[in-house]
Amino acid sequence: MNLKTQLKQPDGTPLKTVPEPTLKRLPLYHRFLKGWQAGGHETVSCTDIGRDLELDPTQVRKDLESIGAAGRPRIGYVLKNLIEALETFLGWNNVNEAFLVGAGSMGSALLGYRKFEQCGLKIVTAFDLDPSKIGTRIHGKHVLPLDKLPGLAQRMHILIGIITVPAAEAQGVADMMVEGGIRAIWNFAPIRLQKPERVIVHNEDLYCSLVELSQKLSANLQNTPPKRANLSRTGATAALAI
Amino acid sequence: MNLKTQLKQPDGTPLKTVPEPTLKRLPLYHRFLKGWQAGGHETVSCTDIGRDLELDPTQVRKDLESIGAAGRPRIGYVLKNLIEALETFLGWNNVNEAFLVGAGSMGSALLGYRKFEQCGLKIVTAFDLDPSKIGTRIHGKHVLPLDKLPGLAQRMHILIGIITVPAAEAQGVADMMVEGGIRAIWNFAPIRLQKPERVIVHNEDLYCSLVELSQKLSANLQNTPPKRANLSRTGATAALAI
DNA sequence: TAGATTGTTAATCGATTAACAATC
DNA sequence: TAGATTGTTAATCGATTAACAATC
Repeated sequence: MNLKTQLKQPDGTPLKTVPEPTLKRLPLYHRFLKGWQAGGHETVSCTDIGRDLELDPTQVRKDLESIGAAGRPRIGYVLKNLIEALETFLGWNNVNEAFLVGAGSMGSALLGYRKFEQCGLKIVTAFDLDPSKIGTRIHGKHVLPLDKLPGLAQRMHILIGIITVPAAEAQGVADMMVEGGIRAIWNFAPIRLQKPERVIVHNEDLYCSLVELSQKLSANLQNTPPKRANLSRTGATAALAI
Repeated sequence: MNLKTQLKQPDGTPLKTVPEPTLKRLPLYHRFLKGWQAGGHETVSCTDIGRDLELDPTQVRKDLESIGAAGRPRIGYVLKNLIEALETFLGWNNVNEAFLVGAGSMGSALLGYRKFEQCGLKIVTAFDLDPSKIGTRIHGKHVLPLDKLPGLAQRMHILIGIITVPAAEAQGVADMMVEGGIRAIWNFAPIRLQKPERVIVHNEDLYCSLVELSQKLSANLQNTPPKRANLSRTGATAALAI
């Protein structure tokens, strides 16, 4: 009933507190809805969403309710409004500027992700220690010497830092980010960073992710073993012959 | 009591079914333990682990119990054994070979992650469509034309495929992987892949991850606003002056 | 012995799922 | 009207946390 008002703080700012599992599903909803929209639809039901994403429709409904979206029985949700509600909730309307440190392959990859800007993240500059990289541009972004970071971050009020350096250097970089007033670190280095309480770290740990993959694979192989019979015998000696 | 036997299947194969949250913590334990070992310790307690990782010691104990590790009251766990138990459970002793498709920046980054091999993943070959890339080597790995993938995957019994191509091309690549008998796909493209049931997909979706980061940041900013007073005024005009 | 830590069971907490009335 | 879908409350499920005996 007065749920929508509960979602606002006294000053009208949306109070963004959804359960973490819900939060992780919201971008998936957004992506599906964009495709659904491209398909010419004007409304969408939780059943539609759940069918595609293999989720319980009730769960979808709860998630949508939690961001304050309202639908109509029998009809569903107005697609345009729902997409907008999602984008508003996710903060994709106002863009945060970010600094990236580590202009290697991973750094370059992230600098090239154009759609980050549609998701509220604009990487404005890269930093590195390697003199051969400093002064160049990657995907149009300048590569500056690392020691400029703290000063520039302060002056430009940068809140987000992205770390794509090797593990050994990550802590030093994090310290410089903290010094520059950065409040959130997206850490691609496989290491736990020390940091003051006011700074949050979001680890993108591919090694942990790999563990999940491997585990899913073994579980899957146990359930449905490979059609080995013919293959594993006839092809055995070819295994190393690239 | 007979917990350890419950962890085995009739044929002695370990039955790897731990809760997903537990699974995600295991690699963190491993990393901490390696550091703890480097510090000269020979045993470790759940208290030690929990202190460092900011986890409830009871939770750590349950997690370790779930992989069949046993400790001794007052002493803790023998570090060497515990690390080995983790590595065994995570399957890091036997390596899976993988094919990677998409020799761009992200692909190059992954090809350069040497430690994957210590985590049971060996990327043996890369594939691409770009003639200028085909025939080259990246981090020592050959880049082959994409159309060779299905045949080679079959002959080499490759089970894991990694997709680092743009979203538009990802489905086509996935289809070729499936054709080659690949059973697990690590998908870095921001798109949901269609696939037969016997194949598992593990999505590495940086856009979803970015949402988590942004949300943590806003929550954090609401709790502890920036020390703006002096900075945001004196430095305001410098914001765009790189 | 005293105290820290394991092993294990019970209580709590939170998310998912089920149920069902309201409504278009 | 009938039937699909929303909105909402209750039941279930599973993970985390608390409690405590066993033990070194």
